[in-house]
This record gives sequence, C-alpha cells and structure tokens, in this order.
Amino acid sequence: MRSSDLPEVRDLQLFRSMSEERFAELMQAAYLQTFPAQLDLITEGDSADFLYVVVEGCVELYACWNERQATMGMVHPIGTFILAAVIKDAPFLMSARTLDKSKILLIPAEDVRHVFEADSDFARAIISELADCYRGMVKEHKDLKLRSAVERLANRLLGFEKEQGGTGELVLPYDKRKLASMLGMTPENLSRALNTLRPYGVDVDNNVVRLNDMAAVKTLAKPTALIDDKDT
Amino acid sequence: MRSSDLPEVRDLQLFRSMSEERFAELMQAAYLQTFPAQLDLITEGDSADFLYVVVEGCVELYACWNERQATMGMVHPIGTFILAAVIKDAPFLMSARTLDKSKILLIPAEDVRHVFEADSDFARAIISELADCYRGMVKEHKDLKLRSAVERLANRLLGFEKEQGGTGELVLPYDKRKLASMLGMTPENLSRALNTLRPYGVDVDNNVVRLNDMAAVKTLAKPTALIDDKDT
DNA sequence: TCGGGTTCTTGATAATTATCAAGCATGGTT
DNA sequence: AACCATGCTTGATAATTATCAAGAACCCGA
Repeated sequence: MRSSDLPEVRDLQLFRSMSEERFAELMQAAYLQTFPAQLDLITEGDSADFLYVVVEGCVELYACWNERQATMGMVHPIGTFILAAVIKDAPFLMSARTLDKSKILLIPAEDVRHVFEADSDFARAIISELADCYRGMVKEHKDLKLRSAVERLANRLLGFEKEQGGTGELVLPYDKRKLASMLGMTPENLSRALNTLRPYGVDVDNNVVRLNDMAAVKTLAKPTALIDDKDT
Repeated sequence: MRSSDLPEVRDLQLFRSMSEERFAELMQAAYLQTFPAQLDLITEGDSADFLYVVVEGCVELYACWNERQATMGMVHPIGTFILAAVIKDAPFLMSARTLDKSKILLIPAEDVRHVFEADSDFARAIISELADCYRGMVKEHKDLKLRSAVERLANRLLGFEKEQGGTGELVLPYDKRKLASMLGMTPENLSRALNTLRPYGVDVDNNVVRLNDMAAVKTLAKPTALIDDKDT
C-alpha cells in the first residue's frame, strides 16, 4: 500500500495529525481489499490481528449469545472498527460482516500498537477516537435502557431525517430486518411500531418514510443531545 | 494535595507509569474531599471540570430521560469516572451520586488535558483505561440486548459469587432497588426473578444469596467471557 | 414502646414485546 | 407466464415485563 493511494484515510481524524513518514510506515504493511456483501470479516472471541478501516461500503457489527443475535452498530466510510481490541490486544467482543460490497483497509495490529507507542500525536488521536466510541456506546445503552421500542424508533427516524438533509423525508439506510435488530426489537414489532406512528404523521412507503408532522413526532420521541446527537 | 498522601491513587493503572514530578503536578491542584451518602456529584449535561477518582466509598452512575432513571454502573475504589468527558471537554452523558459516604479525589480537567498532552506515558495509560471503559460498556450493552431479565440476574449472581471468593455464597453489594435498576428491571420483577431461580438452588435470605447448585444456575445463565468477565 | 418510614414482597392486572403461522407483494429466473 | 424465494405485514396468541395496590418485616427516632 502506498500512502498516497488513500487521501480519505489520511484525512481521518485518527490519522490526520501524524507525520507523513509515520503514516507511510503504517500503510506500508496495510492491505486494501474489496469484499463481497454478506461476508464475515471477524468473529467475536477471535484475537485482533488488524485494525479495520471501512473505505467504501458498509459493515455491520453484531454480537451473539445463546443462539440469539443482535446488531450492535453500523460502520460507514470512513470509519474504523475494533480499535479497542487492537489496542488492548484482547479478543473481539463483536463480530463484523459486510452488508454491501465493501472496500476495507486492514492495518496490522502490531504496527498500530508500535506506532502509537512511538508517536504521541497518534496516541492522542486514538484517545479522542476511543472517547468518541465510548460515548457513542453509552448513548446506545441509554437509548435501550430508558426508552420503549416505539420511542427508540421515533428518535431514529428523526435522526435519519436530519442526517439526510432535513427535508421531512428519509430513506431507511438498510432493510427493516436490520433496522429492527439495531433498535432491539423483532421485525414484526418494527412493522407494528411504524403503524403506531401513523397518527403522528409518519407515512411509510417501502423504505421511504415521510414525516408530515415533525412536531408531533418530537413530542413523542423527546430527542435529546445526550442520547441522540452524534457529536456531543 | 501532596502526592505522598495517596499511594493508592499513585498505584492506579492510570497514574502508575507517569513520572513522579508529573504526578505531583497533577495532584497539586487536586482536592481530596469527603462526601456524605446520597449526594449528587455531577449531573448529566454539565461540563467536565474535574476528573473524579473514588478513593473510598461507592459512587453510582445513572442516567435520566423523560422522568425515567436508570443505573448505568457503579464505581468502587480505586476507580475513576467521566474520563471520556474530561478528555473531550464535552458534557457528561451520565450523572453521579455517592451511595455511601465517600472520599473522592477531584483533579481539574484542565490539568488532566495538559498533562496528557505533555506526558506520553500518561497518554498511553489513558488509552488503556478508555479502551477498558469502552469494552465494559459493550459488554453491558450485549447483556441487556441479548438476555432476558432472569438470565441477566443469574449471570450477575454468578459474578458476585466469583468476586467474593467462590464460596457458593454471596452478599448483594447494594440494595435490591439499585440492583434491579442496574439489571434493567423493576424491583418487583427482581423479586419475582429471584423466585424463578429457586428451583435452580438459589436461596435468598435478605441480602445473602446462597447458590446450592452452581451447575444448574450456569446451565440457565450460560456465562461467557465475552460478556461476563471483567478482564477480558 | 410506639409510631413512621423504608424496603421488600406478593397479588392482580395491564402494557409491552415476542412467537408462530399465514398471507401478500415484489423481483428475479426459467 | 409460471414459479420460487424473499422481505414485509398482519392476526392470533403467548411470554415477558411493568404498574398499581396492599401487606409484611424491619429499622430508627421520639
């Protein structure tokens, strides 16, 4: 891998502040690989050989226990995953699979650990990234622990709508089965929850959702920066 | 604060690797204060003025939304909290209150940020601590998302029993109301869940629980390192 | 010792969520 | 066009969890 191949990666918060040569060192041993959709990348319990960076496509993080499975999060370009396991040289707590065909950068864990020992700018960037991951997970946990299924859905819809430009209309970014698992409910329940929201001006047409009465939805959803903002 | 006053704090993973003079610098502006039980220390949404270290006693982290409240975790000596908010200079996502009378060290957030900019050993220690916090939160989230109330309780009991020496007997470390909130259920439900476990050899006498058939409990609980181990 | 408060438990009931079983579109394939 | 697989929805029902109300046990202070 030549570092010049990946300006978007270089521009990641995580790598932006490090010196050109350190970055080159990291990238030298890295692979950029394209994976088909629905491919398992890592399995929980395995040990962390690489730091993963999603350059194109979409990756699902999920966890299993006792035959049950739950989506834990989605990683979009340009985002990293399993940084914590790489840092601690500990087994993964989550599995990951591609959702779409995806281009992924794999950086050997050993190199990441080596460079962060040597480069304090990189170390600080990792701190910032980890703190963000932690706070993101705290928000997810609050969402699940404090809200009902319908409330979680309503807030997620408001989030999508805002992300997609605030036009009052939004496209569900993955199929309803996945969305349900993200929200911690069954697909059947998601279907019913969407019906529950109809009196609040929520119209669903396949994967397009129109919010005709934002005020009503907000009254129900009660969004708050301390759970729903990506960057607070 | 003189740094010699706090050998236990000095010995914390977070501070152990830093130089004596850096540690002294951090401690110089720090307060060591004793708080009564049931006192609110921080409120979610507030900005992070101090890094908190629990030296004695016990602190509850909790979160609120829409009149509802949930316990998010407990901090025991010697542990820190709200490190991520201090690092990011971002508002707290959780509130904290003392459970018992507690001795707490307050380190000005500004100093923490300053020292971690200057001391790369400290920066690495923070990375390690944050990675632990993140992985802990992922485990909590998996627990809540993948398990029923009874399963969560059974696993927690097994955890307490192991922590307390593996004698087959354990003392609930806080009252049942708090335990219920930690586990994401109502107190009434905790009561019933304990009854559900009676056929599995779980005998409850006030806050003492005896596990007479560990094998049976484990068959139900199916504990796994990837959710239930503190240090994996 | 007597209230008064607290925590915990239990029972009755309701709300929420999950499961199971059809059914209905849709889109692709042959 | 017929067919099948898939994702989604709906209905019926069951399991789980919460709520409300009451009572028992306990501690504490007057």
